[in-house]
Amino acid sequence: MTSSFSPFSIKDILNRRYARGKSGSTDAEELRTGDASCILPERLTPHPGASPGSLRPLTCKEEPFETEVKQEFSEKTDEHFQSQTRAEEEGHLQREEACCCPQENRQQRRPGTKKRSRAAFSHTQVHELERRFSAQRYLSGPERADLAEALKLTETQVKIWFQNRRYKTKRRQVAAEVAALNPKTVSVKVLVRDEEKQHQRGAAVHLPMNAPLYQEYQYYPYLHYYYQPWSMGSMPCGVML
DNA sequence: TTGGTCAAGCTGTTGT
DNA sequence: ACAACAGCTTGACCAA
Repeated sequence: MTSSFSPFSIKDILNRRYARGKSGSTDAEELRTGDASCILPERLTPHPGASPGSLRPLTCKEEPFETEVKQEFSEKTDEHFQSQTRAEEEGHLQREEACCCPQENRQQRRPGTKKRSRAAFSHTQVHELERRFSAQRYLSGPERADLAEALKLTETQVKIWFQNRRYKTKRRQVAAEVAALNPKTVSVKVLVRDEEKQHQRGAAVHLPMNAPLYQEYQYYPYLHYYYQPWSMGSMPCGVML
């Protein structure tokens, strides 16, 4: 059967993934076996000298999707890495508890206010998550379990990370498109002044928000359905008037 | 102090 | 009923 793989279909993405997983090893397996040279295997080894000070990983630079991982990790130094890998050394276990307890020692919490935990994933964990995300934006259950085990995270953490990552990608893409579409000046005067002609020359009517933002947003194929009445023919804004 | 980032929480929707 | 999702918010943390 000829494969009609579509990046728009979650099912296709997962099927494609599984097809590969059956014939070869999964990323998680590669991680465990150390067979994945492409994922910086040297960094999978816990660093004995890692400082227990900071749990927070390096901030991910929010680059366009295709390049961000490469750029981020090619620019990081071993020095950075050493200070960021404590979680690996400690197996990144009990994240929920561990991530907040050290802070409790530094900061007194108001009685009655429950401190919310916020795990900070290690450099390697984020790297592998990003790498996996670049390959596939949705994980199946087994894939998620595999990845979680390999990264010493919970499945929930992996699931939430992918959710947040998809949403972050979407936000940035939408923002970028809005920025590209949004004119510097917005003319609305002609819409409210009856005594003037509605279509004066030079009185441009901009409707930036009904622009087909979904167009290049490959993760939400159903947006086409929702936006259909306004998006026929991928019209630029204003054309519908 | 403030604003950005991010993991996690919350709510509603969808599919099985 | 349950799980996974999107969308959005919250709270912790950090840097400027």
